[in-house]
Amino acid sequence: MEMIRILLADDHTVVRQGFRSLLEEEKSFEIVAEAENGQEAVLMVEKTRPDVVVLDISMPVLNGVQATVRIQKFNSKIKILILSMYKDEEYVREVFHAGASGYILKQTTGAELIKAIKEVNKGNAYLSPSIAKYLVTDYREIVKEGKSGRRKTGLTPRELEILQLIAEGNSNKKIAVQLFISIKTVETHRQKIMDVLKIHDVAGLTRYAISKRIIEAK
Amino acid sequence: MEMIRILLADDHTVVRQGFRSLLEEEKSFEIVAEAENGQEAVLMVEKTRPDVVVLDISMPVLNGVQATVRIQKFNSKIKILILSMYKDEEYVREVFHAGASGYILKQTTGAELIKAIKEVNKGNAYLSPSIAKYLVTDYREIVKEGKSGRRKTGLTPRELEILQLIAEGNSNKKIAVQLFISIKTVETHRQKIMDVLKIHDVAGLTRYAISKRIIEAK
DNA sequence: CTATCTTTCAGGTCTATACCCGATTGAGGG
DNA sequence: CCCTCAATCGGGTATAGACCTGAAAGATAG
Repeated sequence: MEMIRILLADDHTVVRQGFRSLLEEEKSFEIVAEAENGQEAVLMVEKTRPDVVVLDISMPVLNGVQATVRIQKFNSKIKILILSMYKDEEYVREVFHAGASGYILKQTTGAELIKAIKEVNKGNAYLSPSIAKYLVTDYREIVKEGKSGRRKTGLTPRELEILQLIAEGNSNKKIAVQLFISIKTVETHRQKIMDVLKIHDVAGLTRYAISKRIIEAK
Repeated sequence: MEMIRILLADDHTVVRQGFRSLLEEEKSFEIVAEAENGQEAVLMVEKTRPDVVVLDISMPVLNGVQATVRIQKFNSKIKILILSMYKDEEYVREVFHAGASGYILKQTTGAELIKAIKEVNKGNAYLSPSIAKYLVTDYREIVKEGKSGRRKTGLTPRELEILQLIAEGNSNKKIAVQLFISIKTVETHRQKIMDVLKIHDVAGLTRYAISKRIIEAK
C-alpha cells in the first residue's frame, strides 16, 4: 500500500502531538516531520518532501498562508491542507489563492481530518461543509463585481489604507501628512468608509479593522 | 492501579480528539467524557464526576474560567487543569482565583500535559514553566499594592466600566445616559483613563480594551 | 466615446471631545 | 481626625470630526 507522507505544522506543541497521535492510528499515514512555525515548515518540506502538509493557519514567523505560498513555489505537487479556527470568508479565499488544496475547521472531527488528508493527496480539494458555502457566494461576488476595485470589505484600496491608519489611532491631520494629501480628502474617505461599513464611530472602525485582521490589537 | 478519570473540554473537535488519542496512550488515564463548551463541561462533570477536568480557556457559551467557577461550586474536590494559548498575566491570575489547580500552555509538550494531569490529581498545583514567573511578580504586586482599588490596568472599576463603553463605540452622552451620571463626569473619567494609560485616542483605547479582553473585537 | 468609479480637494455648519481650571461628597486607612 | 482617593459635577476654550454640497482629473469598462 502507498503510504501518505505527512508534515504537521502547528505552534502549539501539545495540539500538534495530539494530531500526530490521532493520525498515527491510520495505518496508511506516516508523519515524516513536525514544525512549530511556518518558516520551519518550509525548511522541513524541502528536507523531507512530504505528500501532504497540514498547516495551522495562525503561526508565528510565517503563518499558514505565507508558508503555503513558499511551499507551492518550491514544489507545486505538494498538497497543502489548512487547519483553521476561523470560518472567516476572507481567510478561505486567501488560502486557496495561495495554493492550498483544502481548508478545514478545528471544529470538525478527527475522522474528517483523515478524510481531508486522503482527498487532497488524491489531488482533490477539500472543504469543511460549513465553509463550502462561502466559496459559492464568493464566486458569485467575483462574477458580479468582476475585478473592479472593491473587494471583501466593500472598500477600495485607498479606503482600506485610511481605515488602517484610523484604527491605528491617527488623526485626519496625521493621515493627511503621512499620505501627502489634504485633510479634506482624508475626511471624505473617512466619511465614505463610515457610509459603506455603516459604522459611525472610531471605536467601531477599530473593532472592525481588528476583526478583519487589517490591524492587530496589540 | 488507580485510574485517573478525565473529562476533556475543547470546542475544537479535532483538537479534542487529538488530546484523547494522546492521553489514551497513558494506561492510567481514562477519558470519561468530552465537552465542546463550558456549559456542557459543567453538565458532564455532574453526570460523570471525573477526577480531573482539562478545560480549554477559550470556549463559547461558558469559557474555561467561568466553567471552573461552576465546577468548583459543584464539587471543590474535582481538580481543574486549564489549557491556554495565552501566556497572559491576567488570565493566570483569574484562573487560579476561579479555583483551577493548573495552567499549561498549548506550546508545551504532550508529556508535560500528562505530567500536569498527574500532578493536579495528586492535589498539587501545576504551571507551565514560562508561566510560573508571572505568579511571582503578581504576588509581589499584590503585596505592594495591597487591596487598594487599582488593579492590573491601573484603572478603577468605574473607569474600567467607562473604558468598556467607549471601546464599544458609545459617545460621552450615551455613556452618561446609560450610567445615570452627567456628561461632565464621563468626560472627567475619560480624561483620567487617557492620562493613566497614556493613550489619547479612541482607536488606541479600543485596541487596548481588546488586547486586555475588556471587550471583544467582534 | 461615454458612463462609472476612484481619488483628489474645498466650502460650510454643528456637535463632540480634548484639555484647562475648579469643587464637593463619601469611603477607608493610618 | 485627617489625608487620600474615587466618583461626582461645573465652566470655559479650542480643536477635531461628522455630515452636507459640489467638483474635477484620471482610469477602466462597456
